[in-house]
Amino acid sequence: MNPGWTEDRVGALKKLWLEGQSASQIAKALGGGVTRNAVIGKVHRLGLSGRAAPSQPARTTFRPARPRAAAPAAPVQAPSAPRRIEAVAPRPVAAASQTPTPAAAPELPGTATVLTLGAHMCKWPIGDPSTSDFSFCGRRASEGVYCVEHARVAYQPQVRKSAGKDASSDLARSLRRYI
DNA sequence: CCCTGATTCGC
DNA sequence: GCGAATCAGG
Repeated sequence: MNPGWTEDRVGALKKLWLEGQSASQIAKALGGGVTRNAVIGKVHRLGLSGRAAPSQPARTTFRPARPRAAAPAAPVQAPSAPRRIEAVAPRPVAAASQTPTPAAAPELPGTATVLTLGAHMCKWPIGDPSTSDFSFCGRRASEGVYCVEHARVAYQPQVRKSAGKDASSDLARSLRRYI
């Protein structure tokens, strides 16, 4: 069947993992002889657990331990103490009063979230939409849904086609500024 | 319910 | 060392 973790397979595992493939995808790629759990287990044993952009930021809550199924012989006694360890969440105390008004449009870019983004606030995206720190510019929208600054970027009339030169560099550079 | 990675622990 | 079971979360 599967020859265990040969150097070949480990190499493929490393490569695919570092490429950003998910554990299940890697498991398939290795020929189905392994499960995604096996892949993950191996990944951890190899010491490469953290990747550039895991789909999930990983577990934040502390989990005590897992009793794992089936105590083979559980006699009648042992009432089992009601122990339950739990990390106490500090409870950040959300806002003294209710959320003020979204109308108070911040002038600092990137402070508006999807929840606080008002009708006339700049909807220029800040950051990676797949992460939790994603936000919007939020400044006063003047040109369409964007503020003046971002409107310039969003509504770039046309990239002048220059012969032979890299026409995208201008756009790329200007975009880079705002990402 | 699908998926993701993380962790524990019997083997 | 291995990986199933289980977990927490998107």
